[in-house]
Amino acid sequence: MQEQIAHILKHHQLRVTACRKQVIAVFLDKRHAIGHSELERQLADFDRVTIYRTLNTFLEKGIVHQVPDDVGEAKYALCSDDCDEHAHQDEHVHFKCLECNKLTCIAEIAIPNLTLPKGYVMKHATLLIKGLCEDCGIAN
Amino acid sequence: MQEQIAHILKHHQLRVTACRKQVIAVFLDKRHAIGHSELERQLADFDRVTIYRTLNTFLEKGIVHQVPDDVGEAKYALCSDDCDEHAHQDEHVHFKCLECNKLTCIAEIAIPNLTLPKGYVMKHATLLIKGLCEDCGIAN
DNA sequence: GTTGCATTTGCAAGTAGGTTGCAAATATAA
DNA sequence: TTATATTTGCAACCTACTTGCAAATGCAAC
Repeated sequence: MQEQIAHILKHHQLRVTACRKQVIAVFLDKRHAIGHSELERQLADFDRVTIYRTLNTFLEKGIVHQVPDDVGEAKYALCSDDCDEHAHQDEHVHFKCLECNKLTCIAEIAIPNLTLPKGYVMKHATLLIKGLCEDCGIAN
Repeated sequence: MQEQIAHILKHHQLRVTACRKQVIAVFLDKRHAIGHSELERQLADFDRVTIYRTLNTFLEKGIVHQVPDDVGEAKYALCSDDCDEHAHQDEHVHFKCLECNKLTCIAEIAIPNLTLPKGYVMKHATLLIKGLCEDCGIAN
């Protein structure tokens, strides 16, 4: 586990520090998208600013990608192995559960092709679906 | 024009006030989605807080709907006539131009049907496309 | 038109998310 | 082990947004 984490950091030309290791550990542990506030709760020993900078660094280097959400806070999820600072593979669907509020990536579903009105050029698309997740849907 | 604006307000059981009239006028004038900062610039006579409250009231009453954006600020656009506080008709595609940064609703395109993994229930979906708009696409 | 009352507004203050500058601490390469 | 470039913590700041309260205003009933 610690080996895996150190490898991720080195692979992206980053120094292996305590804060970075613990942030990655949280991402590996939880499987949903995570925002700054959740990290701050888990990682009480580190300064707010350090966590913000860690997230920005990871975003730049392609360790995490940003997940669209409609609350104020930015959310992030681990990228797949083949992402780096040059190319992201995050054109998949994101799902937010209205019951437990967890945001997850659904890698299985690609964003469908769309024909835009004349004159429009599409570069990128994000699709956020809201509803009930696996766990909460069964209960209802 | 002033008649039309007063009608919109009365139709939603709202008092006709100077601030509300001017906010609606801005929405009718610009055709893209608008955030608080743009309104504050146009409507220098009103307090920031009043503009925030006006936007929230309009959202509740179904005069505007929220448009997904990835910057910090919330953006809003006028609803179609048949929206009210009970039912919104905003399941259309939203487009953000990477050149001029304008956010617009593309009513012509509906969000395509998607099959979610087993156990997931879809209630609502928002699709944000980024690229070049009509005006900026031609130039490039 | 005047009055009465509920609604709306402006102001002051507060909260949350996020950034910047700088000096001290630390990871890594030599 | 040392030199240095990177990272961290702290203080301070910024923007987006909210809340409480008293003063102002819209509107309906007279």
